[in-house]
Amino acid sequence: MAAAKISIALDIHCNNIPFHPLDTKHHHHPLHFTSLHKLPTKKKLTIFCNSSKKAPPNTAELEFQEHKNPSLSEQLKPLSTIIISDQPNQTHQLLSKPKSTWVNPAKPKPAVLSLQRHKRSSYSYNSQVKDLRFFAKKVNECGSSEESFLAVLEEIPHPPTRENALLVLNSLRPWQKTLLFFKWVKSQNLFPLETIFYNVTMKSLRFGRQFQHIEDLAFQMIENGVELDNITYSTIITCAKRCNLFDKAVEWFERMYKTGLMPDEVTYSAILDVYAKLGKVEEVMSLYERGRASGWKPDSIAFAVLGKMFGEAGDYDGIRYVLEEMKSLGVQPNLVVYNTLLEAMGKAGKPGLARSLFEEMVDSGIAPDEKTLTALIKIYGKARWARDALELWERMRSNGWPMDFILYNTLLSMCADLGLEEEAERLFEEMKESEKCRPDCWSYTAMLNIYGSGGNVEKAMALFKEMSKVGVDLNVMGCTCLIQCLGKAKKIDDLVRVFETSVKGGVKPDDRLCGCLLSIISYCQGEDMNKVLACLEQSNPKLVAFVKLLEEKSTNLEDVKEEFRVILSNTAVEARRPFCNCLIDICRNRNLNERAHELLYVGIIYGLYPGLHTKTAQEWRLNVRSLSVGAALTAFEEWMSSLAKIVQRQETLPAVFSANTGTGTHKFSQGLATAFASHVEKLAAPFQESEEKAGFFIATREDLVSWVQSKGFSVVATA
DNA sequence: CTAGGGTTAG
Repeated sequence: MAAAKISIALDIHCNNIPFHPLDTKHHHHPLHFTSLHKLPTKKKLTIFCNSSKKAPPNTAELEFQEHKNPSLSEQLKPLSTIIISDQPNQTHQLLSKPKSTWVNPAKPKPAVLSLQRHKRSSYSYNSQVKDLRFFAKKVNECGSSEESFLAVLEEIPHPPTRENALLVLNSLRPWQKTLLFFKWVKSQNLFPLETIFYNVTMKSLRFGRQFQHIEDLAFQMIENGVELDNITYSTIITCAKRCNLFDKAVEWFERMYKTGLMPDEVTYSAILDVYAKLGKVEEVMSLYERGRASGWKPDSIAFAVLGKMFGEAGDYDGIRYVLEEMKSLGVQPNLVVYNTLLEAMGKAGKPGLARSLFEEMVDSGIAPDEKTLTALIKIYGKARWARDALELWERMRSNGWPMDFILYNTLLSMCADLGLEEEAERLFEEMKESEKCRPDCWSYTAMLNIYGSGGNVEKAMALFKEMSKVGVDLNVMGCTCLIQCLGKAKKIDDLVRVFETSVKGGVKPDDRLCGCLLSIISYCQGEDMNKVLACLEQSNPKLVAFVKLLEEKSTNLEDVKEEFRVILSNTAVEARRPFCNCLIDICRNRNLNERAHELLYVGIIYGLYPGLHTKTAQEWRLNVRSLSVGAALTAFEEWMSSLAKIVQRQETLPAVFSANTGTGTHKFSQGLATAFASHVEKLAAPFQESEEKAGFFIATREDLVSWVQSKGFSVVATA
């Protein structure tokens, strides 16, 4: 009963104050499940079931939690179970259950946004427009001091009436000038400054990313009783967003509801984007659903926001959801939506679907622009789809599709990914001869990447010299490519010189560069090694200290575990496994085999090698594709010695054992398969390179068991 | 940019 009373009280309350769509305490209806069943399937788990680690509250608990804002996921939990089990009658039962006082299907869904878009006032420009524009231009170009501004103001060709002042305000470009002019008009006291004057000024301030000034103006409006409308709020929100002040954006959105103003679709998608950029998928979907429940028909911009969000999350189900929603609402994707979804497909790792989406786009009569092609070329390069990349490139030329600087550089990077040296060289020359797309540090980096991974030291060094001649600075990635190349060629003195020059030129060594130096250390000896260690010492002294620790006899497993933990927690995620791989290589090349095994063990514990070993009843598989040669061999030895123990204990074994080294899809990738083959040959292990499955080494149970028994338990020791 | 919302590079 008490719950019912609260509910009525809230209902009355809600007649006067618009609903905040994320404020669940106003929501007694279980949202909107007609479209819920189409939500991305993965997100059924992630969006709706993971926000709290507690068990889902039952209905009675929900009633008590009413003022404590039960989260959306908690409200949806009982529903999603029913939808999954596909029992509509039960859904109905749940809704009409007398105990569920918080559910009231008869009540209309509260609107969370206004379906009427704010109307712009149109006013006619008079014949003085030309003069005033010319005047505005002079203001734009005059000095930025207040004196020179006031001096130019003397020359205003027509009296600053409301319309004239607005026109000038609208034509001012630097925010400083806009603000000065706004203040000047205000000080003249010729007419009251309406909302539009603030809005126009804010817009200019937004170009200058002057959030503080915008907020100050908003407070002035409140103080002076000037109405803040949807245009004001959306300008404030998007400015906060561009300044990365997301909390401010949300704060102003909430303030808008509190004053009783309902967002229209523009403000609504602006805030949708704020939550999306914060990665708050759950909140975005909640807003989206509640908007839909209010009768909102999302447009292309809202779908672009959703598409971008799912792309950032690499969530393919989410992307499909966006496409299906558009289809069911009859919204035809425009160029921006296609571009966003293509990029999202790439991030979700779906090159084939990106390709068919692109064809669908072209078939529907939308011509791709630079961004479309950049996204697609990047996807094909990363996927190592050489044929598709080259075909698309050819199509770009024959159709005369637009190219810009970023697309040129993306093509170069794609060539680096695919090892297309000659194509890259041709393109690079074309860029040098062009007017607008002269090679920059990105272009040089791509070329250095090509020469570096191809082992072409001469050409790489020639580029390095050319860069200093034309005044293009080496960036950290270019530096890494070049150093990798010089390391492979054992040109250590050149390497040190490149490193020193780069650091002096402002390159800040990152974890990838450190990983590169570490890998060179793994295959260098003597004086060379010390020189590279000195470079690494400058960029990451802790890593060098760890390498020395590994070489100490007195170091034990616990030391390795703890010190490596400290190293890893200070290392970028993408560089952690490479670090571990290199450190294992270093140990193996220094005859510290036991230490190599310790490192592998610790690396596995820290989750650096997920999926290293997979088991089915028929087959056990060692997956070493992402391991360095030394790490792969260490893992293989580890595998064999644990197998020896299993054989001794006479436990059940599968019929087949396989090791997957991969084939190295990259033209230049080092030969893990070759190294593995020679290692198993040396050990006389019964692994045969598979003929039908490239990159796989297979052994049968019988062969392997007899080999293990013949070897005893000394696989590690004899290796 | 003629008062407000969405998309390009290791």
